Amino acid sequence: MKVSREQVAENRRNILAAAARLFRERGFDAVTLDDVMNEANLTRGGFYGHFKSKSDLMAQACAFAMRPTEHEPQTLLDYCTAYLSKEHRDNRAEGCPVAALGSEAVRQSLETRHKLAEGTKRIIAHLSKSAPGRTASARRIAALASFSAILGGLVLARMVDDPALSDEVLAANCKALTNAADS
Amino acid sequence: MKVSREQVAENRRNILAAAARLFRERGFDAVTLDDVMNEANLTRGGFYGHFKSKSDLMAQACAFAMRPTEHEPQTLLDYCTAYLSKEHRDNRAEGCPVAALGSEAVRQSLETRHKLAEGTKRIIAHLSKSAPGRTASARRIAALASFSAILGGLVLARMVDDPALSDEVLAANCKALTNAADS
DNA sequence: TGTACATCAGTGAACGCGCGTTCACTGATGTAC
DNA sequence: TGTACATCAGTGAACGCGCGTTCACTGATGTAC
Repeated sequence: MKVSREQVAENRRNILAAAARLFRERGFDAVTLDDVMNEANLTRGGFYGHFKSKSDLMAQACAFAMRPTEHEPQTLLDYCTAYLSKEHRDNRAEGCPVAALGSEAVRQSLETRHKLAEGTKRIIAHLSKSAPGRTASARRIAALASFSAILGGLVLARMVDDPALSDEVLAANCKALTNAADS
Repeated sequence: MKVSREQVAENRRNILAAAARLFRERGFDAVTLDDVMNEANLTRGGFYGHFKSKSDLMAQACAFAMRPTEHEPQTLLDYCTAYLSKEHRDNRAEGCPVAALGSEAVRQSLETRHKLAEGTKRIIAHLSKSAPGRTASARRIAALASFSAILGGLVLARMVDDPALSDEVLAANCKALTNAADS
């Protein structure tokens, strides 16, 4: 049955939100369109009214997941501390898409990679403002290096099967950050 | 037809080597057993004589890919420089499995994660020897943080669709490393 | 050392399941008068 | 404002393909004598 224009827009948002959560939690390949549509309280057939293909959904969902949030930490140090928290490590579904999907995204469509890259550029530009350094160039380098460091730290902390090592990885990265800030 | 014991061992090694290459290049899900067996010059049916399942192969292939190589750089700085090179970025198939498969490995079997974690522990222990710091604990923290940093840098450099940004990410991480070494 | 035969690694066809995608149909929406 | 009807978002069954896994068979290996 036809639905109102508002309902159409809300359905589309629900599909995107469900896809953004599920992709981050289970990875692109392991999530089926059925999974996404069920989570959005719709049925399979309706999908193609909203998106061209699953690959199209991946790109759109990445853009959705990368959109700025209201409570985004303002300073580089706050951002890194929150990024390296156990809460973030244990909540892939709502965390950074680059950490959740980074090594898979490499093999996805250019659109998907582009959406993730755009979001990353925005974050880097934002973090550059509060990064240490006398010149803009030095601050940008610091922001790029810091983002790389916390990204790798989070990926590693999630990957290892040993909880003690996982905690140690987070702690070591936090320590290195504050050391760098002091010097 | 039956083959000699030596041939059996060589076939197994060939399957592992093919899988280790293909998984890193295309990801776990996108590689089929047909792909692997063809690359090893065997046919599909023979697979189950060597491995219990595809999931078993993933774990074994990760262990294979993580085994120490002959030309492994000795010092932390050499290791990081090689890790952040464009050659490494552009050669996923023979590069670090953690960078190639890190965010996917999170969702794979405990065996797979364990093999990757074991290899990572070995590398961390190795890098700790040449890491800066007066105490063993400080050196270990430095090694963990450095490995996280180059891992994240490589994942990011591979992910972004903009070649200039990709190069910039590698360069920024190299710069940050040498800065840290100087201080 | 030579021969007979049991073993078993590898073959390739077949199976069954799941997933992306398509499509005829339904019925509420929203427009034209 | 009220009514008739064309539109079209969503439904759910169906399709087809690909993949992991199984299995009866083959023929070279390697052991027993």
